[in-house]
Amino acid sequence: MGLELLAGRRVLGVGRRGKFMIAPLDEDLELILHLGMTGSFRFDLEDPHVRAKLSLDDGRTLSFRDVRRFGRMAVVESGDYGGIPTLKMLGPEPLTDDFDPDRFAAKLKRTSAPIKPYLLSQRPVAGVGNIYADEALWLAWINPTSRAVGKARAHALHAAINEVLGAAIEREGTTFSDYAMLDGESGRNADFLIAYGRAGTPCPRCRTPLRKITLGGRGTTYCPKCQRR
DNA sequence: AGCTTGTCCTGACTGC
DNA sequence: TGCAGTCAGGACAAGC
Repeated sequence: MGLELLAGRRVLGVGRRGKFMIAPLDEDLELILHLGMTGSFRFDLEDPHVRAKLSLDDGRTLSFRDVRRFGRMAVVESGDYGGIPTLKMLGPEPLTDDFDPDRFAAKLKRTSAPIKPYLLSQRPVAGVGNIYADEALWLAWINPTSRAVGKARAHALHAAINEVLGAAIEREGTTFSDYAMLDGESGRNADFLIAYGRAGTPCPRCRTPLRKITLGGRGTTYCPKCQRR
């Protein structure tokens, strides 16, 4: 399976699972796209960081801009995700009935990893990255290093994930530098973040300065008082 | 099997 | 001003 299979294919639609875009193609193929950290698509964009161009049959070009080159693109047979392990093991979609509080709690009970890296694995729920993991854990009063999240706290975290993602989507996402809407407009959620990127500022609940640690190789900000272990 | 760590890459920012 | 060091929204491969 290679990208050369893309030439001449008809794009039947564009869907999404977690942070993966999935475009069904004719010939029972799928185009899988991941933006990585800094990827974006824009029509007819000319830019030094444009890494790929998809020529469409209406004459337009869809440019893939990807500064850090962490983005990925692949053509696979429909549903054949063996070469894309995170997609293969991807958890249920948040903000849908598939994301069930009891099943979520059962998964958290089964793992021995700290809760935050486990969330970032995409296995308990799809689509939660570093920003929203910090925000949801703060909202649910859960320490990011906790390896024992019981049922009640799992249910609180389930609700917090839906709340944090739902609010961010309403504000069209969180922009620091690269992330943008198709028209280039920034998302407005960055101004509403409570934990992520706000180490040293007072916790809105208890006024304790938020603390930053490294956990699973990722920057992690939390309140040492109301997210106590 | 699943957790943990290091790596991919460029750019922006900090501190000397 | 210049340069080295650090950090950044993600996923994967290779350790154990």
